[in-house]
Amino acid sequence: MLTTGKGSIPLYLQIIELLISKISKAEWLPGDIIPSEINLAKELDVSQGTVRKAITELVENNVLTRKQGLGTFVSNHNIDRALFHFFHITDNDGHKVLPDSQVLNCRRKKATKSEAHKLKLKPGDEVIKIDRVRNLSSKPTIVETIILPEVPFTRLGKEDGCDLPNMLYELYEKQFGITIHSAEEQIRAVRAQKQQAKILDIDEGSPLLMIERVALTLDRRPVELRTSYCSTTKHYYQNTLL
Amino acid sequence: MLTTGKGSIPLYLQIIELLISKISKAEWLPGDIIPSEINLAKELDVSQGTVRKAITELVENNVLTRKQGLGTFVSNHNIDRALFHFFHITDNDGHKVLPDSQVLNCRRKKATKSEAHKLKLKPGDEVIKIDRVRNLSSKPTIVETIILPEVPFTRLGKEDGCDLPNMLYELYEKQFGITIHSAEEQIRAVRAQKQQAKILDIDEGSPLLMIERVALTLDRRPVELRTSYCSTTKHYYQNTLL
DNA sequence: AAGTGGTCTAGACCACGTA
DNA sequence: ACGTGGTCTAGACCACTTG
Repeated sequence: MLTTGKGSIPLYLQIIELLISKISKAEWLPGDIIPSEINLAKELDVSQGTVRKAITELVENNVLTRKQGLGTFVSNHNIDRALFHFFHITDNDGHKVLPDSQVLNCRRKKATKSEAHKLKLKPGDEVIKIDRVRNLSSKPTIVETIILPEVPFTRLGKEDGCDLPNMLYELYEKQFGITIHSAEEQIRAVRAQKQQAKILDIDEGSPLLMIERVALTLDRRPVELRTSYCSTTKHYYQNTLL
Repeated sequence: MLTTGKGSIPLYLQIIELLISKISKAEWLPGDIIPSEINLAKELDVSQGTVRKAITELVENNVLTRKQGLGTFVSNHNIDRALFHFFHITDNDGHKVLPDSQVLNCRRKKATKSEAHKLKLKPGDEVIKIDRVRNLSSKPTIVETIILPEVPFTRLGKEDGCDLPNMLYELYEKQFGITIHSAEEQIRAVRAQKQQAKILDIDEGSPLLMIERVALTLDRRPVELRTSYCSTTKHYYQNTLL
């Protein structure tokens, strides 16, 4: 299973790959407990310290979660985490406010060149396009467009129509076994278009924060494209640089 | 020096505090090599593994830097790091471009209430205010205002007038022994004011990205306030969420 | 009491950079 | 050749959670 000897890849790195593959292949699901450090060590014929080092690194990457006295678990990317890691808008006092969402539109279309490129699809491949508006403190504040590849999201928005939940990443995980693990955002200031202005109840041409996000899985495959237009009079985008 | 026994703070955490204090007190300076893991272990009467664990955590926080075969060093927050950690503007292709800067103004004034609050000063305390414009790819793209507390920056902008270098964080470290370690940013979209528009050669009222930053030292004291207005037609703010 | 993660040790050997 | 950090081991004991 693991290779040792001079010049070979360190054991703990091999173990990391092994654990990641178990999760990527859905052999272990989010929320599942994984074997104890001691048992993994026996199984892989390494010392506990080596297994521990591998697990530590995955815990730091939010892939696994340790609970003392209980065990180690595949991370559940629940509401708290989604809000903490993937929602950076706060009110002017710096407080995070839970958004609610209202779907305006949900339909199939062919990917544009740019969309195909960003999602690593072939141009012309089918995608799902969702338009929605999000309220913060009961005021419409964000309008956004979400692009998903038809595969593997085929089932989405068919039986249940446009009745989508607020926290989509939870849906991706529970319904499609896709865990969003990281994302890249590009942020610009732009003028509100007529329709956006109408929805957000602001003047046409008002400045809006445009956030283009590509969301990635654990194995760095892009699976969601999201463009958000956010009014920043009563809110701002909060970023911490460490 | 270190306390052991039941219920006491873990050794490696005590060692982390010890190392941080050596750096905060300027006993070890940026760029300095620190004693080897083995020597530190002997000195503190713990095992190498425990020292190693402490150092590992500081390396992850960018406080120390390890070089195999050489030793462990207090991190130098040089141009590369400043650019990597604290400069998030890229051109539309996603490439980081080195900005150059031109100081417009540099003077003393009393802190506003908000400035005093953010810098943890008393209202009315003296601050230094620097206005400058930054060029990206030879085009004026960012206008920004920097607010620094008089203490300990008293010397700044006196002998050398307004002849300030491009990378201020390097100056803070070398001239004032202040290492910027982390920062909080608040980002909004706003309309360009008349004067900003003139400097950036855009229309008044054009959307600009406003970035308000509070920069913190290793011990989390706020030491710089920076408000940047950035034109985002040819550039964007890049953020990675892990 | 049993099982889990969390800390710590003492020592081995490898990989790397300098001299 | 030497000293550094990097990996790995085998085992001890502590802290926490559950039965």
